[in-house]
Amino acid sequence: MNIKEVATKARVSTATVSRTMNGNPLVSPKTADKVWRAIRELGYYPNSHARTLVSGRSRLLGLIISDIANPFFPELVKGFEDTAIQRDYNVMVSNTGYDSTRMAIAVRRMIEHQVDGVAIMTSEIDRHLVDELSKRSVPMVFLDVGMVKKRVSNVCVDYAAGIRESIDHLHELGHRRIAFISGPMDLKSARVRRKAFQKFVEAKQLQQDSSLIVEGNHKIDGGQAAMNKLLALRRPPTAVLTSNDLSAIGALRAIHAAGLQVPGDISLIGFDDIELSQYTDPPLTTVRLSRQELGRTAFEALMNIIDGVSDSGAEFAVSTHLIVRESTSPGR
Amino acid sequence: MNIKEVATKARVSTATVSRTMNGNPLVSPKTADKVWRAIRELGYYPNSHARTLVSGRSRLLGLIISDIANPFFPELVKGFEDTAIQRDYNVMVSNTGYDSTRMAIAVRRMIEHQVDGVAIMTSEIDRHLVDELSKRSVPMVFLDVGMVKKRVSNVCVDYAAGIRESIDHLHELGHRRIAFISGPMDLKSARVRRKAFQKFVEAKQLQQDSSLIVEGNHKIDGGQAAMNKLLALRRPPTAVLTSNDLSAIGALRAIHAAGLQVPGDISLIGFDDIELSQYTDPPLTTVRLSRQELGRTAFEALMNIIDGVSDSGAEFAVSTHLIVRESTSPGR
DNA sequence: AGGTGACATGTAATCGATTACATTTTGCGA
DNA sequence: TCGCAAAATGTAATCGATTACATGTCACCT
Repeated sequence: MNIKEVATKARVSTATVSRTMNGNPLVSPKTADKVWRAIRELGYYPNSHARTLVSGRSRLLGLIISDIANPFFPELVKGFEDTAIQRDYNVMVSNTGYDSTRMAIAVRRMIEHQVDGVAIMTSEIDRHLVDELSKRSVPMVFLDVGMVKKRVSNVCVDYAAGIRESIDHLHELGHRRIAFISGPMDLKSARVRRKAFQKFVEAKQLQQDSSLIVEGNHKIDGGQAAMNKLLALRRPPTAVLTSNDLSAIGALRAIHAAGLQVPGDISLIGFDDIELSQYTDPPLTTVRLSRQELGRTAFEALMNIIDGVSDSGAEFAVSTHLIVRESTSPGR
Repeated sequence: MNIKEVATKARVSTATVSRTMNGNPLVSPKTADKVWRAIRELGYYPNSHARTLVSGRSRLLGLIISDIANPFFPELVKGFEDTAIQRDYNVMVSNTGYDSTRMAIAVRRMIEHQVDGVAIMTSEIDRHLVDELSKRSVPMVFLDVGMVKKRVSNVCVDYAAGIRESIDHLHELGHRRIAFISGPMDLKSARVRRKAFQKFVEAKQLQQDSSLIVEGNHKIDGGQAAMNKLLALRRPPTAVLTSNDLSAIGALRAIHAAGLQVPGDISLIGFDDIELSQYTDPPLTTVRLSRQELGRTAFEALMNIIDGVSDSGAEFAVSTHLIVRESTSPGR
């Protein structure tokens, strides 16, 4: 079943069939009708590989993420994919599993499939692999790596906005001794969040104390360990901000394990607003980062390069804001 | 950058390059060496579309799911994809968003991309679309739809195993009046679960009462509404089984809202073991259904057809078992 | 030395679309 | 009615690999 059969059945040439399918206005309505009828009657679907081969455009985008089972990503994928489908693009998703070998495989596959662009939404990025894509001038978009150049854009999350809101919120509630459980320091976005925390704590003239900033790992166990350190302090904080929700959930466990209450004894604010955070006990006050919007924005960023709107690459921002639930209350 | 350039650089023909890349043993080691060197030096990656076009095999599998943001799916996708990558296959994931138009689009894209097989893991399936795939003899695998025929396999979850365990568990704890919050009755898997519940309740000679079976919708609100109905009964149950975890979480809310305790007043068992269920308050006793295994099995099922191991299609089972956490305890 | 078979390599057709260019048809004005 | 531009359609080259078939090379045996 190929274009030739359709052409034969419609009594036209393959060129006309192709033109009809692609909405070329040169085809007369009468002919177009014949062609569509033939297509329908034969149940013909064009072969995308043949199409790509000759046209050089695959209408396929790569989306590289760390781990689809990490609750951060599914929504991002959804935002990206939904938008892509609407614009008649396909998406090839690849998990790296935080493993650079898999990352290399993913990039190789993207190139082999002639993707029209790649969104690399992992935190770790491999300079070498990026070069491989650059060499072929594949449009790219990154998440939070401040590298904008020819055909490379960047979506960056305005972490600071949400963190400022959080601190304002806690400040209003009367908290003055606020701790921060950070993410792993080799992660740029984690560094940005910590820096924002420091900046606003300073701005509000709250108590600054280096022991109030503890490093976690953006996972539950790390949050738990970090919180235990904070609880062991001579003067523990009355409120804790965390670098992501998973850390906050770990902290929550540590607090409960210590026989204390949230928010009664300690107020707690997460970051990301993963689905889970509305079901914790108590429901977590957290900073929402719309992953769907992130996905959508990444897609648009790619499209801007692909459609030649801006060949130079640009910076896109996605904002964050505080969602107040029940893990915060006035301090004692 | 194509095979011809490599051939020129290595001073061999394109056929030899192709043979080398595909590990054809006819190529002498010396020549192979030259070719690999040229490939490396040029940074050559083969064009998968050209490859697919001539060979007819795309090494691409379709995976159609309802909604990647539904916590049931990410792990399934992961299991499927990880296995696929290992076997050098690519995966094209499509969300239908429970919408038949999107489902049609997904199928169309799969066909246009000449996928070597499709795993359709949605609950709703469209007879017509399946025919479209059948017509092209694309291998398929479904989830829980008992349809096995030529080139169509089926992965089915042994829901009954976990439900039997649940009822045994509750029975041992002394519960005799056990309710069931079902899923929507137009969903086959939901019907299967309910039927299993009825069967084992009967087997254990527990109290049977049609008002103890309430229909939910596999979402939180439905579970909540259903639980409220149960609480309004003259004699409410002492334990409740639910058709999925989301329903259980809804039920949990309803119980708390009524000022009752879990498991003190009512024991509760979920189904699926989504990540969330270990973080509820109390952590949910639930039936684990390994989504990763489901994904892996779906992949293997497809491979069996593709590799011609069994052209006729087969039935694959994935089992379930009870995970006891803290939402169950002896009845009063 | 010549013949034979095994091994190695090359030539060119092929997959199914798109599209530049060529050709035919149509409509309209003179 | 004829001429000519515009519109419609057709012909064939092309994309980049695979692979059937053709050809070439070499070692070894008689």
